[in-house]
Amino acid sequence: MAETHVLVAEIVPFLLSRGYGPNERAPSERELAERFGASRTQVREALSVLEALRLIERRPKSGIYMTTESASIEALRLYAEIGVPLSGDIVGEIVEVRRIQEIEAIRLACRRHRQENVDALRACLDEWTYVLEEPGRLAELDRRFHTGIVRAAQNSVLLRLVDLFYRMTERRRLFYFGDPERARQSLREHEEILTALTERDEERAVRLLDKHLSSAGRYWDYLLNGSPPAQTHPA
Amino acid sequence: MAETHVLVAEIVPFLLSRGYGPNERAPSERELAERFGASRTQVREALSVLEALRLIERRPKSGIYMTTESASIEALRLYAEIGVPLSGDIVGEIVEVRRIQEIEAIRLACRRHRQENVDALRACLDEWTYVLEEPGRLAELDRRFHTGIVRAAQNSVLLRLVDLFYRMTERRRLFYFGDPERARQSLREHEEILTALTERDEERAVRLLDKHLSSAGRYWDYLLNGSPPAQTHPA
DNA sequence: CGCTAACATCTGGACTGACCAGATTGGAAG
DNA sequence: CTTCCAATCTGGTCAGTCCAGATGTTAGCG
Repeated sequence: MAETHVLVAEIVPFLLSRGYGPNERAPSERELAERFGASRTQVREALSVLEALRLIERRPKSGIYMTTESASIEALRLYAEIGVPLSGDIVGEIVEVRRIQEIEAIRLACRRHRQENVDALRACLDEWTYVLEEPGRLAELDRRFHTGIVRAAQNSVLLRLVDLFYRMTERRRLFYFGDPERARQSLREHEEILTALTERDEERAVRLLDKHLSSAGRYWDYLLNGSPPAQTHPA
Repeated sequence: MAETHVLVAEIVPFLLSRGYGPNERAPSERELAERFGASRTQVREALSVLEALRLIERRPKSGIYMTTESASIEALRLYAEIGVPLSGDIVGEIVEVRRIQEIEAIRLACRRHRQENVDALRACLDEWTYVLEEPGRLAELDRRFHTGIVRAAQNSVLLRLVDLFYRMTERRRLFYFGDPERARQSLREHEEILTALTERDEERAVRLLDKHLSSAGRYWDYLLNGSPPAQTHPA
């Protein structure tokens, strides 16, 4: 009945909502199993995932303890995926880090990009105009464009990081592209960025990308202030 | 007999060494269980961890498939933890990303740091001289110093990232601090960096940190070239 | 009353065997 | 050679059991 993935999505909010503080002992495996109507086997699989993400610590023969503040970045992706609301502070920090990563990535990309990278980015933008009414496709293309820049930076580790951040913010981008006008504006800015990148004009590319990211970032703030802040959890 | 953690450490190298390519089907749970002398329960727990790290994909009723290139950054930490050799390319990329993160972090730290942050860093360096002969303690203090800078940047997301990179390179730092002379040199550089940070002299702090990281980075290359390259896996 | 030692209970770790239903595959029928 | 169907394989899930160390409670002693 309860796929492991689903169980994780139920247990995490439960642990967060109960306000189990750092180093506090959570309910036992057996109790969690009963509470969520799953077998202990399933609970243990779910917990092993949470442990891998450093959200909990399992002490043999003792219990399950909430982790102080050593949770992995992947935990934030999990939160986003299962819909745990993030505090405005965290969202702001995510935007800031994302900006740092992408700015440095485009710097490297200007120096290292190859023809194939430019071609891939070009293909993204060519397809763009045909899917202006499809938020899902747009979010996908946007991800491909931005990660395409990072790919051009020829650093797979940086690519993984940026990719992770896009996974984190997938839902928000889906909202963002709900408005075709915003999609058109994004396309214009992407075109400018691609031109600068192709010409290896580092400073201009950085300036354009920075502006592009700032506008998107502002929109996120708006989303957060516009909708009820909801119950947020410190991450 | 087979702790889950240990099982993971056995299964990962196995899957990598067998050269199971992307989208290729790995041995079944039952076969893995037999091969490693563990129960299917344990194998499933281990696999759920690998799935959370996007190293594999489990398709119900079908099989276990190797992931193309979407593995999480946490996977790299896992590799480092269980001793999977990383290619020189990957190590270089890690060093590059780490540099980007820490440089930007110290910029932010110069603008945002509070007295408590400086105090914490001061405490690190004060303790340093007393443990010059203890590589373990030095590696720990080094981590505390560098993450302390990021903490001063007041961005918990960036902190998690840098922390992750330090987890990745723990072994290397242990080697590095095997030589007390290198420890002393590190201390001198840390002192200079802390001074610049305290005076909020952003450009000087960046310059000093950059130099500091470069010297360490060079040493990593040396380590890699000095010791047999071993069998490396593309990550 | 306070402290300690012994005991009953709880907890995570691990294993076994079984059942389910969809995916896969190999062989029989056309 | 193609089509189709049944045996087999695979991951998903569950119930029950055993183990040994951690925990907490209680009884006894000073």
